[in-house]
Amino acid sequence: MCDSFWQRMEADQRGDLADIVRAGGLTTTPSPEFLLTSCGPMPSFRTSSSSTDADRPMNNFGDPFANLGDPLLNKSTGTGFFDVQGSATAVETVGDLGQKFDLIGEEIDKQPCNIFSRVLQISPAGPNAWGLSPTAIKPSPSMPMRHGEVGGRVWFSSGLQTLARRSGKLRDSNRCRAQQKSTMLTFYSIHSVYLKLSTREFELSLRSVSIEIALASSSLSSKNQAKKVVCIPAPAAANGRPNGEVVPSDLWAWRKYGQKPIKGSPYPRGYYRCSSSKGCSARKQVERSRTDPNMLVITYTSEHNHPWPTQRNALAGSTRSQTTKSSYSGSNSSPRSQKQSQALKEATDSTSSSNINPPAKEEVVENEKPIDAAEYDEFDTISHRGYNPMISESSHSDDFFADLAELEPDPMSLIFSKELSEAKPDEERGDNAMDPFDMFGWARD
DNA sequence: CGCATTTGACCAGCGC
DNA sequence: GCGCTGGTCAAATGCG
Ligand SMILES: [Zn+2]
Repeated sequence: MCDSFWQRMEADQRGDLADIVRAGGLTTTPSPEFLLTSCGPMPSFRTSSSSTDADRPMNNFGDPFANLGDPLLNKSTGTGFFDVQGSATAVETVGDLGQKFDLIGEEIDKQPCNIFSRVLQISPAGPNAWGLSPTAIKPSPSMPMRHGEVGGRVWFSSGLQTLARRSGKLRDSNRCRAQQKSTMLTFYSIHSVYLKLSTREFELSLRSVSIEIALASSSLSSKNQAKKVVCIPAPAAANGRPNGEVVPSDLWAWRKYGQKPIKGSPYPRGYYRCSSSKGCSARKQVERSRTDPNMLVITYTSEHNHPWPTQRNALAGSTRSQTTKSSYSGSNSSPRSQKQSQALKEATDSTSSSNINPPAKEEVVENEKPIDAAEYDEFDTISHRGYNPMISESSHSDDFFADLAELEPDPMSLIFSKELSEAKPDEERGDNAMDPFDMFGWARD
């Protein structure tokens, strides 16, 4: 049952880490490994890919998970299939630092479409234009996690994964006070790589592929608790579908008990607890991906101590669309401006905005350079183009779930998948959308 | 009227 | 010890 799919976080000295499961997302995505090396404070940058041939079909190189092995075992092999046809056109530093940030990608299988190859192909508009020079991104034959490096192994298309290795601190520790315990989280989202280190974060978005990696400070999750992070496309988010549903249902009944703005993110985080059973300590946190507002990052904590509710009251956290009230409870922290509040609000409440684009205008991100609107627009455009709900990954889903099963059965994933299909009934949905329930011969209700 | 959401207040852990 | 931040509480509010 429930406890079966909880990943135990081990609180090693590195910190705690939740494993990640990508529940939504990519179609056939590549799964190269790459290493992120930080040479300084966390910059925020992203690579955008031009999407000229954007909507091109994914390659059907094989199953992305096929050779992945168990990510939890730090297996170093993985297939790296990138269907990315569009070439990256920009790598920008949106962070507040001009520090160098090396991204070393490794193309395991030497696939022609390796994302990094592509990145390398692109010619920068100018070193200045990009905080990251093309050379900063280079393929790496091996994937050494050297001292001072921050990063880990990532399987782009893997359904779930944890980071292989982590170093204890950043290379440039003097400037980078973020020598957190290297807690690292990785998420899979559609179009971005999102790195969060301590209080700083940076992101890298790739067309058609996205990952979120979060390096969290040890304080981020200091409990030796079971946690599971799921990244799913936010229903209706950028779709312009005002269905008011932001948090997809997952069969469990949740009751929202709090919401807080998250430092470093323009989007607030909603806190939910299981409402179907009094003694149940299951909880979940829902927040929008900063890089891709279309993605929701859901973190589950604790397990249910009861069977699934016969009828789901689902729609937790989304049944109601608020009218404007404003003013976030920033706790002791500085109160937010009305504007920000609104922005934040919209972040989670897709109801209030069909287009969440220029989100929050980053005023929220202290210490970080705001991302200009244009950038965001571009990003969004790209995102949408490359958007491909994982649901369409039917041919791979088997493996995907198989992988999940390897770790532990994870009904949640299925659920999300299902939601996905429900959430995007039309256009976005892949032709071969799969129904996890049917797939497993489960009854839908 | 019951229940879910909202939201400011609280609280705890951590870094400085 | 203070301030920041994440997480939770609970009174108020609103919806069905
Ligand atoms: Zn429960």
